[in-house]
Amino acid sequence: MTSRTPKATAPPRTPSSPRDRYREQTRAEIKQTALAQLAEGGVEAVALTRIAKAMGLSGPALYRYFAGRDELLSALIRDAYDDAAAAVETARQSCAGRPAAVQLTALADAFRAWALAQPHRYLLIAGSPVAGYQAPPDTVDRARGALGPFVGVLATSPRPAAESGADAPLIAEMSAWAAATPAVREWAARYTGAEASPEAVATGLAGALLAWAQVHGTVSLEVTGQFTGMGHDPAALLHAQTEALAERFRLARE
Amino acid sequence: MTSRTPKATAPPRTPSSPRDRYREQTRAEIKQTALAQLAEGGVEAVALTRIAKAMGLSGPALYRYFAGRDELLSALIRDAYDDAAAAVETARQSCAGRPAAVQLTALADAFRAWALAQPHRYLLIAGSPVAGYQAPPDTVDRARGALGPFVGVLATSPRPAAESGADAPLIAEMSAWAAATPAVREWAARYTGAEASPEAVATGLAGALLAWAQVHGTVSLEVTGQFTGMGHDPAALLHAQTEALAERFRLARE
DNA sequence: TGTACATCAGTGAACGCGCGTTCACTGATGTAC
DNA sequence: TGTACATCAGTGAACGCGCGTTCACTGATGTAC
Repeated sequence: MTSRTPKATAPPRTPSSPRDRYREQTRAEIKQTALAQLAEGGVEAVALTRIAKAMGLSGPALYRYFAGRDELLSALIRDAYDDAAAAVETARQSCAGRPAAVQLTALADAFRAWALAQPHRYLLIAGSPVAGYQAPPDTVDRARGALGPFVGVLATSPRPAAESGADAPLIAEMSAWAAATPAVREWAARYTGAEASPEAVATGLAGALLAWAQVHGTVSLEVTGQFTGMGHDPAALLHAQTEALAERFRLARE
Repeated sequence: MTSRTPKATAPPRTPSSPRDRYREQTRAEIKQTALAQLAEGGVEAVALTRIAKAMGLSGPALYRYFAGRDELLSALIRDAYDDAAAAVETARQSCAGRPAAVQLTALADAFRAWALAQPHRYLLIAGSPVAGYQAPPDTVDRARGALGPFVGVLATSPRPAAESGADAPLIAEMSAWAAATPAVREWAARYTGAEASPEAVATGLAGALLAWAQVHGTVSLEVTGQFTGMGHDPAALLHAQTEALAERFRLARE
């Protein structure tokens, strides 16, 4: 590493300096152009050379802003995770105080709406892993971003849902996981409230996992077009899932 | 199109002729080599030039067997759909006569096992659509292949599950779809039996759709590694889904 | 059984393409004294 | 306020690479009479 190496990875020291502001602006424009290519032709269509051309720059100029193609993809993936999580979080705040069953449907609908509005970004984080791309460690945590609000909603179950039997093993696993991992307890507490009992938290985690799998499954089939030729409204399918889950976890309806 | 054009798309007229048998064998070897590359580096790693090299052939030789890269991909996708459907169908036959709830879990487990055994093939049909690739019309029907056995199992619900309310809209949609589309009725009848009532068929279709979304969601999250760092057994999550669905559709347990 | 012909598998050279990335550089912008 | 220097954005040429696909061809295998 000589001193000529561009400091693509180094964070700006003074974020408000005019040069750094310009820098951030260009970075954003690069990502935006990349997203346009992603929308058109998928991940493989995201090419530094073409991004540069679209922006009226020469190819090597982009190396001032990203160390390479992988770092650009990492940024896009990070953004997508955060954006999806923000969409769900916004929905949670808009329906705070309403019955839990209503909140569950609202969260699921918010996630679906986000995915349908930008299928390419959804597929970037939920579809096939990008070939030859190694996810940085911090994206592992980020992937759980959209899950938090679901934990909060499903932890409100008045009685432990475990008594039905089917969910007991899963709840037990979540209970052990939360007990063993302080970071998970903290994270869950942000959504359940600090006063929630360990049982409620474990129930919330298990329910969120079930909800996540159901919502992701439904939305993913819809986004990838696998419902083509089938006579149903995808929204009705999603609602059947959330309704049943609400019933199963005895979420408040009124 | 001159007469020199290779008849890559034309089916062999006499499948038992020695030349045609050799031809089929080479076609199979090409696909097998392509699958190895798919497993290593994803769809983008499937390249005619490299397949040829791996087989000890020159690149253009492959054009005797496939009209181009897209046709090869189509063949791989078709095979994957058929193979997945066969895995589920085999499971159905092995557990015929057992309680419906048991069958549902067996089908789900079979699908999961198939996907885990060959994640790349699963992602080929269930992950992000291949960029720039246009699916031939016949794959749309093939995509429903693994769904049939689920229809059969879930149509055995003794009472219409619609009474719970949550599933009523979906069942109504399936009912209308089956009523309007003879091909769907025929297809469903292969699994429900011809004597099944329209209500049972509609219930089976709705249940199968729910099961499909749940299984796909769970398996897809597992295959793409999104459960990394979470303290649960993916199989337990899948079983919680099928158990609850069996309860909801009142499937026989004994 | 032999001969003439048609079919087919496979080759090697060549096409144009776009890609990620490195390198040495120019000129503009900011900073320290 | 002016001057000397450091930092940074961006350029143009070049690298090697692998890709899909076309083309005119050679030689082996099958087929009709």
